[in-house]
Amino acid sequence: MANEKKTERVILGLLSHESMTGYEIKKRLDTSLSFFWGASFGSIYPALNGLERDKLVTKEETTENGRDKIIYTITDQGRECLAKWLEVPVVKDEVRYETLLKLFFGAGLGPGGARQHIENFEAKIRMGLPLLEGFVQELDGIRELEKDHTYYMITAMFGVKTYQAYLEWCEEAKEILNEMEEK
Amino acid sequence: MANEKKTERVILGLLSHESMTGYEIKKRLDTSLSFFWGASFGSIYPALNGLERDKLVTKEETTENGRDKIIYTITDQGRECLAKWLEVPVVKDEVRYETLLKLFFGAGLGPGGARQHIENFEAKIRMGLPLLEGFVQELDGIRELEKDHTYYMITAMFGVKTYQAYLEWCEEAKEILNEMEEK
DNA sequence: TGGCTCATGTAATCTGTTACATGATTCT
DNA sequence: AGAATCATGTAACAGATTACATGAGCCA
Repeated sequence: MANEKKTERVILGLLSHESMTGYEIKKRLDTSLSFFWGASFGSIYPALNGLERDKLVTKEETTENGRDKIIYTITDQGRECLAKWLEVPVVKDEVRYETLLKLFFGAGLGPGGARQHIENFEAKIRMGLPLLEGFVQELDGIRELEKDHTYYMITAMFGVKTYQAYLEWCEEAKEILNEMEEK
Repeated sequence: MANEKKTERVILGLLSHESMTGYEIKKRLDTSLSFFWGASFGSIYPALNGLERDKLVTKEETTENGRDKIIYTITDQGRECLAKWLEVPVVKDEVRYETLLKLFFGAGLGPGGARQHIENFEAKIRMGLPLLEGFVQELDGIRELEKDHTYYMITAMFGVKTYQAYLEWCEEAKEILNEMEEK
């Protein structure tokens, strides 16, 4: 039951789009997927070994521009395995907003401290939003070409929607804290 | 650096509001905090022991209605420790939306399968939203009485905002999938 | 009587991060 | 020359879940 191996699934999913090295997988996770998933090198490389052991991917060692690379490619068995997993209904999406936690206990901080956490959060979201908006625009333009793009776009849209909601909440929350201080 | 012990912090925070048993802490996490944090019994009870060992909480064994309970109370040292942690800026909020993951690889599912994941997600959100709206209303009514309530309300507002955004996204996403199928 | 909720806890296991180690290439 | 990036990997450790174990009271 505890045999989900989600990192392996994500990697398998990414490799179903195109063959990649572990390093490239990490980059992908840190950019396109960063707003809803993440993984460290310390989990990616062992996961790739596990996938190869189970014959879900194959590895090919090459050298490009004098750099050693290991390019992983999904196998038919890997595609089957991925397809099966994709069909399994999601049990739960996990979120852990430390910011909300600190705000929930905000009485221990006072309005000033609480506002700092909100502004800190807001700054990160403001940074990420243009990127997500860029993805959506870009993908919307090319989605006639490949159906994959439509699915990427839908997820990016999720990011935009939620980030916008976050920002609206930041304004409202700060407003409430201001009113609180004035009294 | 890896010494964050977040579960202990959450518990400490909850106990800063009022003394509780481990079981009650779990219930609190499963209701008021469930949309941004979670923890299992298997992490709560050991965390309580750790907090007691470090003298951040005290335990009191009692019997209520013939039921044995262990009520935990935060100490002054515990409050100090919590206050220090509250001031530390949040590094990152973590999210792991398995739903988005499966949608991202949605080409392997087709529009029908993708729609199922969205509807599954939507159903959960629709269930949770009225609860959150209830919290906000309730807290808004009593927030003059205790300043704590304002902070709870702000977090509940976050839940409402994001859940509403989720639902809007669900509609848009389904619309796009419909268009895709018609072609 | 049987099933649910209350109540606490442990052990096995899994999964992941952090920090370290190594070394080449590319940019400034 | 030095810093940053490309590229792969491991070991120690942290943190958490799941499943199990136990037992009492409450409700139908």
